[in-house]
Amino acid sequence: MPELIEVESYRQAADRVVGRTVRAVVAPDAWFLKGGATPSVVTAAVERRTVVGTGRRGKLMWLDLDDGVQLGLRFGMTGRIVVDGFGPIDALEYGPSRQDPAWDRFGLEFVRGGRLVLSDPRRLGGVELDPDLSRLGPEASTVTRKELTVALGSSSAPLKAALLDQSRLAGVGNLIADETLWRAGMDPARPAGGLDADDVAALARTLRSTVRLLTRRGGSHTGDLQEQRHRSGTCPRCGEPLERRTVGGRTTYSCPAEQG
DNA sequence: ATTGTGGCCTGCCCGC
DNA sequence: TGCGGGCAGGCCACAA
Repeated sequence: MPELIEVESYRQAADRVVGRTVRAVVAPDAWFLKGGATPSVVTAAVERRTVVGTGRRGKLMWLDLDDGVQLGLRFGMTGRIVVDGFGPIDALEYGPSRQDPAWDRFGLEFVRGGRLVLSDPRRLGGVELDPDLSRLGPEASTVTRKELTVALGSSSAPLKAALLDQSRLAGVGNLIADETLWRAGMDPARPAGGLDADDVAALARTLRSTVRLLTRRGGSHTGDLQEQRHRSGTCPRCGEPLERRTVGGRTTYSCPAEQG
């Protein structure tokens, strides 16, 4: 699913449309528009505007328009971006591998040709004008020890739940969370606020290095733990059967021997 | 305020 | 072969 790694590749793909002027907004699915927006409102705000830049924080990306409006794009679990017919990612983990125009939930057509399309079979993503960036925590791929200390605070919530909370830390989804905690040797269910300073520093380092590694390998689904994410999976390091449970409301795999 | 839960959405896979 | 239930998880509303 699109975690920050995939969304960053979407943002880079969207860089192709910087400098282009929007000829038409295609919004066939009003439900996909969030924050009270309607097709006519989005059309009025975006048509005839020129894209002057792109940005991303966590799993949210946006297009900067020349009137200062930001067009926010969210991808949920199965959302993909296609620019001029090409998508940086062909098939998402847990998503269908085929294409279907019926899944095009939103699009921009440009004056001199070309288009940007958001395809999302399960409709868990969305489009929003001027998304509230202040609701997002610091970017996970570059998180510092100090930022993570603040993010975890003295919370009694499970450590994994804190990592998944986009207002604490932006960009981590279920797969990066499990892979990172496995690499750090930390129990996903331990209280987030229970880490000492050394633990927090180690976790911040592991977060950054895990995102870097998975980016190099090609996505959030390329972790070592991922191939054992099934009911009879074993720890890739020690061979112990993995534990499968729900933590933070999400299916969680961990090694009971190494992540105590 | 913080934490936990359920529901949204729908394609796909498994077992009957 | 067709069918139905369960599953996947990002995000949000809501409850305690």
